[in-house]
Amino acid sequence: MNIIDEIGILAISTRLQRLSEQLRKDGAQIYAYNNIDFEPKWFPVIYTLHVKEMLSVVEIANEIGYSHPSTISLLKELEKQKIISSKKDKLDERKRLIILTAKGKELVVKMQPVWEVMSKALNEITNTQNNLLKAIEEAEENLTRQGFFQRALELKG
Amino acid sequence: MNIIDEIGILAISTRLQRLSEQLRKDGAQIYAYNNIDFEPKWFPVIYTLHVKEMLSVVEIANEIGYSHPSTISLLKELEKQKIISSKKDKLDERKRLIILTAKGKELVVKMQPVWEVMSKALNEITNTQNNLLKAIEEAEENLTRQGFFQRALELKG
DNA sequence: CAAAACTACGTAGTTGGCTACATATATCCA
DNA sequence: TGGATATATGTAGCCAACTACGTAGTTTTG
Repeated sequence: MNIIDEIGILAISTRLQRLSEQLRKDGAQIYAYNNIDFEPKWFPVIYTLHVKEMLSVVEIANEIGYSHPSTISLLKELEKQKIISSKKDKLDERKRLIILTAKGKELVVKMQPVWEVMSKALNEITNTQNNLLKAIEEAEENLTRQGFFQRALELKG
Repeated sequence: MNIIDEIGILAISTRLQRLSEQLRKDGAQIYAYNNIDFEPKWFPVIYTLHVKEMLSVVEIANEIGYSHPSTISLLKELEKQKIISSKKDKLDERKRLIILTAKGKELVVKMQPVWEVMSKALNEITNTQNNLLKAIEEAEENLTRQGFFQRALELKG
């Protein structure tokens, strides 16, 4: 039993990160094993474009919950892989509109069964007595109502 | 409502990381607000040393669940801050034994009330219908029994 | 309708974790 | 007991997120 497990709550940020990293790495392995040239971090962008078809850079960033510079670097990778393409918005010349290429759309089709298996496996792992996904959602909701910092302020009085 | 929230499980790694980052940042703000020169990432090391008094580098790494190089870089920072000090183990010259300095011990005392408030606030946030900390523990346990990759293999058949 | 404010995108540089590799010491076993 | 193996530490460099800042185009407003 290590200490971090004992003190729990104060190191929760550390533990969230550790778990995230573990799942990410295994996810990468699963794609590799299935001969799919795909990285877990691309999933949010690809899936978003699969559903919404065409979006600007900042719109994607908002959808996936990343900063826009992070999103730009993801998009660069995906463009290099020819999974997405982009063009300037004629109505608003500041915007760059992103869509999946034919290759990108094929990739989505190819990945569907893998995603299904991954979903099942992840559910096995996370759908326990305390459902991890729901716990995350509930925590996020609480944070939206009032942030960690604000709560600490009030508790201190 | 953004897409990542809808697809949930497949982006769980992303969401864990996002939540972790959010809590870490607010944590830093709380220390700053209380005029304590301390970073959230130092917590696991400091707390470990507070409890165990004297440990080697690798022992600390194991306790906090980090790789030893990451631990070394944390220790370097803490040594620079004069929060910890270290000496060679006379019985095993490979080892470097780490302890809290007087300043480090004072810091722990000073931080106790802040930690208490933080614990309470974190409990408000995470102790919902599905307790986040317990959900993490349960997921980690499941992963120990069988990894994500192995599960996906078996489900695929 | 021009100046101010705002929005979209991009680049540069930081951060906090990691793996891979190198070296020194300790332990084990033929 | 000395050569192979294992362990402890350290360095270098990678990676994927971030913030801060700059530029260009759009919208608002006095």
